[in-house]
Amino acid sequence: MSINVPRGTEDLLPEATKKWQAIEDKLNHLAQVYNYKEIRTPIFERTELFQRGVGDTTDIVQKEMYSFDDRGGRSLTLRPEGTASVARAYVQHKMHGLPEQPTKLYYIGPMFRYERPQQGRTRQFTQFGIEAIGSANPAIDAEVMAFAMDCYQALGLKSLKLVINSLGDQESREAHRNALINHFKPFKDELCSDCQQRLEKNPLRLLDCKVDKDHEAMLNAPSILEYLNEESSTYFEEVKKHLDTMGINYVVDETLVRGLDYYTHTAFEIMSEADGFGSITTLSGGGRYSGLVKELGGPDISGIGFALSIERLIMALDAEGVKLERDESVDCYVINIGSESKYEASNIVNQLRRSGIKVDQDYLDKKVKGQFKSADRLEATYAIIIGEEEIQNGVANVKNLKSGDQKTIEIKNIPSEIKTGF
RNA sequence: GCGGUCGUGGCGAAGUGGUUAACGCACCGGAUUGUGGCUCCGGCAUUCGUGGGUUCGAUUCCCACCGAUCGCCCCA
Repeated sequence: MSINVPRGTEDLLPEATKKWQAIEDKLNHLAQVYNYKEIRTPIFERTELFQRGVGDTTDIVQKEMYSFDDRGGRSLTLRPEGTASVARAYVQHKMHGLPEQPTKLYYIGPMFRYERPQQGRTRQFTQFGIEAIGSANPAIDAEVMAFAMDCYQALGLKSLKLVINSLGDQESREAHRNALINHFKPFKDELCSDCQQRLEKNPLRLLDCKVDKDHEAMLNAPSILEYLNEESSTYFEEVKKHLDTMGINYVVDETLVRGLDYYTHTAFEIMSEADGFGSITTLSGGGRYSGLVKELGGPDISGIGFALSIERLIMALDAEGVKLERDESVDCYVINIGSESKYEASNIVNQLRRSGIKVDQDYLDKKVKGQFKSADRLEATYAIIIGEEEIQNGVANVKNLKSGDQKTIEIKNIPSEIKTGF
């Protein structure tokens, strides 16, 4: 019996990694354009970090954490998302003391959630995310959303929808929370079991429910937007004004609440509207968080960020038929004829590589025909053919496989001739 | 955690209660001793996810398990 990958994980073979590398190049480039610096945190953390940072009432903490005890008896958890870790690092290294604020960071790497795998959802997946910590200015909320949209648009995606909402500040949230409880209490027995629990623990998430979404109580539930105090309302208006001025299209959806406990004010999601997307349409999500940094022992400072799934980004690219090609072809293929020529062939290969030319040769003792087939398969521009006779004269035959032209060239001149081209 | 579908060579994909498991692609060899992409010829699964059961006999029927996949919940 051979061993396969664990459930919910996958190998990315070269055919896939060339696509990933192209995406990562683009995202890294965008981060530079937006002036965000990379941060790398461990892929596992103390379990407590996520319990406190993500929130005890969330599905992530309640049923999706990949936790284990190490040999010292400490409970550790493979990170289910990036924000808590970044906030932890921000506090640990006192980054609020750095001269340039806000602190603008980005990360890319694997995340883990113990779930039943399906289309667009695996137990190990990859997020690219950013966090701007240390400023509560509507302009940076807009920047983060612009960045998020750019990640897709820069790769050529078009069928996108930016959905935004405001969850308000602490005071607004509290007022809304009470309104929700009063509104739903009379219908408690008619709601699904999850919702009955949400009513007790986190009534905001009732609005997220898909089971009861058509229930009359759900349809006329109090909107958070009606409970925003003046400051929260103004903030939201400012954010929208920035987006409008920047020409970024969005729709306001007052039922958008997001799954994590730490969000305040701005919340947003980007969805794909492309066909062929199964039940998953959310490409990325983010929002502002105010209590998180303080909760983790830092100053009372707020931040905003978002995270996107590379896997879902690729689904969107496939759904829209966007092709990302990386040139994986080779410039030259060295063909040796006769047993003595293989030494000189290795030498030529090495010389070419040291001058930066992409080159390969045969390692299976193939005959000439087979070596030419390899050269074709690798899309080599030139075949360099070397046999006993050529070695005697210190030359090789260099053939342009596209045109069929062939020249005899002194071995030491091959790199420069190839670079010049013919 | 719950429900549906599925599991045959490297890949795609037929097929049947009985002894040679189609075909296509890819790959390898030859026609063509040192020059490719075309063509032709030939080769390529003691085996049909794993284990058990029914049977004279199972890849085919039954059960369990494992795995994949899609959906629900929720999310990235």
